Amino acid sequence: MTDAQPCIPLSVIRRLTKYLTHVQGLRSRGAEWVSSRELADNLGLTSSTVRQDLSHLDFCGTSRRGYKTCGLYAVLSHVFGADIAWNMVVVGAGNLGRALALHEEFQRRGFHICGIFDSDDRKIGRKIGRLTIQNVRRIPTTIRNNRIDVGVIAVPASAAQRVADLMVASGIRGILNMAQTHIVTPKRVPVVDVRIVATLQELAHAISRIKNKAD
Amino acid sequence: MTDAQPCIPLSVIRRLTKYLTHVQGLRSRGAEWVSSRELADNLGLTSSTVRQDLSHLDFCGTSRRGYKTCGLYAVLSHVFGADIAWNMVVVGAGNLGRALALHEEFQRRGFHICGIFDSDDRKIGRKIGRLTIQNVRRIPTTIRNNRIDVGVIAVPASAAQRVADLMVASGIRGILNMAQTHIVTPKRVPVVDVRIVATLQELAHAISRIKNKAD
DNA sequence: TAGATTGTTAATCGATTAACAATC
DNA sequence: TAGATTGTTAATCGATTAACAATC
Repeated sequence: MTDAQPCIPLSVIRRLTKYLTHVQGLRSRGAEWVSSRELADNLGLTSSTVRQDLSHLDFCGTSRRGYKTCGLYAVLSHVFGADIAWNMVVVGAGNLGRALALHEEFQRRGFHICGIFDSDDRKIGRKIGRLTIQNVRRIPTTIRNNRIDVGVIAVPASAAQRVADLMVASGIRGILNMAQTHIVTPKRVPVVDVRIVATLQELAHAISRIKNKAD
Repeated sequence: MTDAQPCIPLSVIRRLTKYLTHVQGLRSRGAEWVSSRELADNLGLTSSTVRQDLSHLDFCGTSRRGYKTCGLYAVLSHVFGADIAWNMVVVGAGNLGRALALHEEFQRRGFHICGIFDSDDRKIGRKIGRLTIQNVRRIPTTIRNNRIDVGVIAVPASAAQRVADLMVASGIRGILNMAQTHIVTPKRVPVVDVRIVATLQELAHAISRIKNKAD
């Protein structure tokens, strides 16, 4: 089986995740059809953008009706591997690492956390939900033996690159970086960043601009 | 005092947060100067982009030397209100809400969490760090009396819009949305999203594409 | 001085929007 | 049928990159 769409632009991919979430909700509420206009209105986009985006998929809408929610859901799920089980490890058992390990949303979406690690001896051995915090030295064997796909970096910025290097050397396939720093990997290992503080700063900037207008 | 730069594009703003973090690190390591090339190499950009971005700031570099780290840090801090204290409340005392309330990085960057709320009676009254979980009914008075700037939404998607409406009605200035859904607000109240699951899905897609190449 | 790096202009590239024929 | 909505093309818009004169 080959994918009909060899390369979907990243800007489109990011919106496709929104469609996936929204269509999942529509389906659970029993909606059979959805139009590009409805999707656009609910997600703050234009209907033109939605149609343009969906045209990248191996899936067609119907004139005068829109898109079948079940078909759209299926094809979007496939694009994002939501029909696959992904194995993850979390490195860093601080507040963020703990929250991720306990967050049920991940399990529900097919992302399974198989291990959590820390370098602090006082934390090693403690339990977080059903998981036991392990020594970071055990990362390589865990990644290799359990066919781990994704490594989550939830350590301070100063340790992030070292952890990434270790993950890469151990055969990780992709990295989710929650540390406030840029990480370098070989091209074969994609990295995505979740930058919470940066997002807050972006918000602070936006708020300041509003204020300035009012002055 | 007026800002010389009336409007910096969002794409630039997002990179400016990266420069801010990196320059902060450089300064703490005692570096006095940084060039556009050095910034670019460390953050995965081109030097052209860096110079273009920094030209939006009320700050000039020096030929043959680059940019003074202390000046660059000062002007970037100002753009993102890092020199201001921001007051926040967190709504939702689940794993994510707890993690945010305990995360020290926020305090350090000037984002102070002044309250945490939940609608679950069993959680109300419990402590998270120095904060006590309060009933969501107390959100409006808290926002008003404590001059809260930012509301963090850490509730399930189904409750997110309702919480946002309440925050807006109570005079919040901006919203950080951690829920997996699109939120609508009046234009005067900016919203930024932290979409962790969507980011993971983006990563899953990227990994799948690599795999396909190898096949 | 010679040479490295900025700031800026112009060129390229990509993303979004508008428009409309095709269609059910 | 009439009319709503898709899929797609072309136009617009914005972002990135290349190039280079100015400069210290």
